[in-house]
Amino acid sequence: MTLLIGRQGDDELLAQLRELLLPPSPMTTMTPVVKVDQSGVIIGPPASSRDGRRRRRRGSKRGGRDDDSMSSYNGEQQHEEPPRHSCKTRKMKQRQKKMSSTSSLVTSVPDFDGYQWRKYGQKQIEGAMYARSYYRCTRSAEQGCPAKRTVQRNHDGGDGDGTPPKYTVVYMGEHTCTANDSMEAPVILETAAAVVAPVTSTSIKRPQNHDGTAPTTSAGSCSITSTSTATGIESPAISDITYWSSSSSGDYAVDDYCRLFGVHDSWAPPATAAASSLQEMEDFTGPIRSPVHIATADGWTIDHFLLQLASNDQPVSHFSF
DNA sequence: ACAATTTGACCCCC
DNA sequence: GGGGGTCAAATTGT
Repeated sequence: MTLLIGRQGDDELLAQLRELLLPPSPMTTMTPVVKVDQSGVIIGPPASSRDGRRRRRRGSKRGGRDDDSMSSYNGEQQHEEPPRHSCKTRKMKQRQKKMSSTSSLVTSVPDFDGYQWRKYGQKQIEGAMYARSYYRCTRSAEQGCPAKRTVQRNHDGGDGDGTPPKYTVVYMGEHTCTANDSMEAPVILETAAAVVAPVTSTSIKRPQNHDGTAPTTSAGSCSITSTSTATGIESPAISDITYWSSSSSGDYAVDDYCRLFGVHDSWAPPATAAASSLQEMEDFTGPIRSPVHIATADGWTIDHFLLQLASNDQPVSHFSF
């Protein structure tokens, strides 16, 4: 597919770009993602699912904590704990159900999906080089949103070879949380936190490899900074753009976006929080705080960026997918 | 103090 | 029995 960017109307251009680059919503409004996951299983569009496992640890050294926020993540969980013997078959069905309602994508910036996630587990997967992280919607506790996702870094990329690391993100379940809580902002995440708080060099925590070599961070490599632009306006980093596969032909990753836009690894110094989280995202062994939509202070949006691309003599003139 | 993450144990399914 | 997913106390961060 090739999209030629001419000097058409901005609206039309933006519409095209949005359609190509900004899938509406990962879980609620996006078109179903059909993809083959790592195990070769065709993953269908997201459907309602619910992981209904509810049980008290048995023989754990830790005691139960019924008032814990996590314990009510499911909405149903506030109810009584069913006896183990009575819930077993139900759990089985629920697990099976869960597995049939997933969607996945490959991205370099797994954080960028427009939702807030809370990490509830991490596990080293057999045969996988990196641990898999488990997240659930932060609204799961308050609104019983069943949406979950797992993020796992792929083997290839990001190993110092200059390519950003890629992550396989698998979404399970649909978001039932209210839109204004999690999706009010556009899909584009403007980590441009940099804009929110101009960062001095002393506070920059640029993501870098543990060995201190050239950083190949997920977001850093895809930052769009003031590379630009004839206007002299410092555009914020659009560091988190997730491209959802919308066809069976393959996956579109963020670095594709960056490449297409002629974006280089010009890390825009983000605010410390964003930077640190991105850094920690590197290997998924540290805290991962989904940045979610951070509105830029100057109101910069992807629209502005795209408009600039269109209005200025940007090197990029077409997309090829 | 509160919230989020870490991490090892637990549970279920294959 | 082992792998994957989840729980929840402990830990860490704000």
